[in-house]
Amino acid sequence: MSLPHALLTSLLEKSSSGYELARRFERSIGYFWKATHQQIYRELGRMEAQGWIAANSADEAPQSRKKVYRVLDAGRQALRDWAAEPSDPAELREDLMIKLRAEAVIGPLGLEHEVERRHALHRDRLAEYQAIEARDFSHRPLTREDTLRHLILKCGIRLEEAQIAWSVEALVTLRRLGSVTGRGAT
Amino acid sequence: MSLPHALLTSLLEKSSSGYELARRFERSIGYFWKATHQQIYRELGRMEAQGWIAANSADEAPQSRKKVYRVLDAGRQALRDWAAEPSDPAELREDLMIKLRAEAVIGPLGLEHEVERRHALHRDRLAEYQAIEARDFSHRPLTREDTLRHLILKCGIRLEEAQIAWSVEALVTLRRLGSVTGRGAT
DNA sequence: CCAACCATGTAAGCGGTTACATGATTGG
DNA sequence: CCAATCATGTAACCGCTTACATGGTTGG
Repeated sequence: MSLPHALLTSLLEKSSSGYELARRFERSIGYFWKATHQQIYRELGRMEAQGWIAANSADEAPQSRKKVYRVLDAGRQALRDWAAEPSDPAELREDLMIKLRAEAVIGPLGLEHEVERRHALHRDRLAEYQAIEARDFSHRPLTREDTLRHLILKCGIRLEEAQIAWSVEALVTLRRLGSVTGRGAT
Repeated sequence: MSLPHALLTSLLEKSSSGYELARRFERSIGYFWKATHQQIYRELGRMEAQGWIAANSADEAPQSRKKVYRVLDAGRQALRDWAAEPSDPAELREDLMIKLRAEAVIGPLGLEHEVERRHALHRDRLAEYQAIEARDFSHRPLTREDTLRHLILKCGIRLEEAQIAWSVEALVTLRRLGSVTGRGAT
């Protein structure tokens, strides 16, 4: 579980309210880590209780309920400690792989449409990533920070490319099998 | 949630006890869907209550507690229905991406070792997949079933290859940044 | 003034993880 | 006989998802 550390990182980039974090987790960070506002508020509460972050509610802007959190030294250190311990790669749980396996046992199930959908989806996502790349990382020289952020994006790009290539192959295979089953040795 | 459907598929391939399913989910199916024996037993209980599967405990082999489940027509149909509805690709939640982002903000964190670890891990996994490929899918012609199973494996292979290529790139980048930070303009 | 958005929260339920517990079977 | 493995379960906890609820702020 590393949502708190994702939040710490995001807060270090910019002190924010829970609401702002929630919106940011639908965009940039959300590309590789999703979180709803409920998760975020709860986690912010815990982190505040733990002394990792602090809010400036009545402090400097008492006119609204908005609570802007900032990272304390303890939070900074917690993030450092967490980064130092090894973590395993994310496990994939792909529904589609189960469906393909089911197709092998009780097919045909008409999975072509599903694979087409995913092909389009990954193609769109790749285009989105490439647009970000052109917009944010095409100038030289890149700062240290931008180089690292670019690295993250490139991981996403490589994975989308792999998914697209596989989708194409899967589609060809499914169509070949489908046409064989459809007519065949009657 | 598709654990029940993964179990249905596995049971269609071969009627089994919960224990046998648990072991299979550590191997072949486990490559893209993990499940512990507790999850499996609970889910089997629910599916039996729902009339998707049935056990032959006192039926033909009353000598042991072993319950071998088989899929009923209702279960077969439930699997078919589930396969027909669209499902989104798995969301990735990569700790390492957060760590890289943290590295950008409060680095250096010494992530080289972490990336090296993952490089080795993905390389090993790829080798494992390729061994399976050579053992099970190198003969021609492949049956319809084997063609589909091969397709699943090839998805895993492509993703591992992408991860390996990215790891190499990330390692080069991190070392370059590290050496610059280490000496630099002192 | 009203709609849209900002902003924060509670509550219920489910899936997944870990720990604990029990007993039967099998092979050395 | 004893250890390893087979085989099935209960219990507690935690994170995530969804639904519901509340009230402030801002702009047309």
